[in-house]
Amino acid sequence: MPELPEVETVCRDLRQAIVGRRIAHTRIFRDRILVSVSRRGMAPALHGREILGVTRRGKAILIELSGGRTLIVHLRMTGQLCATRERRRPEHTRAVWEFEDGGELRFVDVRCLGTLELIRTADLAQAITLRNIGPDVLAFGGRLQSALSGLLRRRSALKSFLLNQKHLAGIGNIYASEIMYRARLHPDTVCCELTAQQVRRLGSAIQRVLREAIRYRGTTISDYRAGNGKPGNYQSRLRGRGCPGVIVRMVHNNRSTYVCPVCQPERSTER
DNA sequence: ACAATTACCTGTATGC
DNA sequence: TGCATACAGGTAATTG
Repeated sequence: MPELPEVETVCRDLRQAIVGRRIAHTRIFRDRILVSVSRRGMAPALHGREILGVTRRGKAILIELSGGRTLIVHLRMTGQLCATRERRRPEHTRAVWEFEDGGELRFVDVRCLGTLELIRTADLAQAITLRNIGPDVLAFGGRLQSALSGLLRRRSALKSFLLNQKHLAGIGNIYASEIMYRARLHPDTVCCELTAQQVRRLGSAIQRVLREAIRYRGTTISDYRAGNGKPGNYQSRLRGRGCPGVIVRMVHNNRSTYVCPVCQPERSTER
């Protein structure tokens, strides 16, 4: 569920809520969510540590701790990370970090596909969660257009390109659909056949959609909750889904894309 | 270098 | 009501 705008919203909420606080206890309820750290290794490494910062790369959340460690959280499909003082833990709580001053950070994940990785901050680049992902989409800033024209010199389908985190990290299935709808591009378009104008449209759709979605605190279709536990507000502003034409479902690599064949013609006649 | 498939999990919606 | 099936926002490993 969570793509760049959702993960960014979680990070911003957590930055407010947990930076400067100290961990008293770590509790892991499911071992299989752990990456390169054991349940027994996690708790002592975090005990008494202060949260120094919360940042994001692509869809990964980086929680920097005192003592030179960083906790990397990936929410995958249904993971949620929220800071709360509520006592009752919801069903599917997989891990919690209790703070010295009361309250806790919770990782809740119905499907248990999300992951927690603990790594020395100095070795961050080698983290399993990060080693296969490219630069964050928003890190390109104003250079996104020129970066795109280089990256799009491949023969793959546009949809596959947008979902591939090696090139641009952060776009997932929902925003890929929305971005292609707004750029009026068909998901099967071969990247290297895009015209210069289409590349410009793509670049601006990427920036516009992601920034807008962050402003609205992300999209909640079912599971997503921000770092304060509340749903996002962008779902009603997704235009592709509300297109009055007939929306067609297509499948690539087992993932659905919703396309409006009128707005996103496969063979575009304009340049 | 790329695409397609499968696996990892569980909940929900749908059809019979 | 029960049961089977398909599907869901992600990623990695495997195979072609």
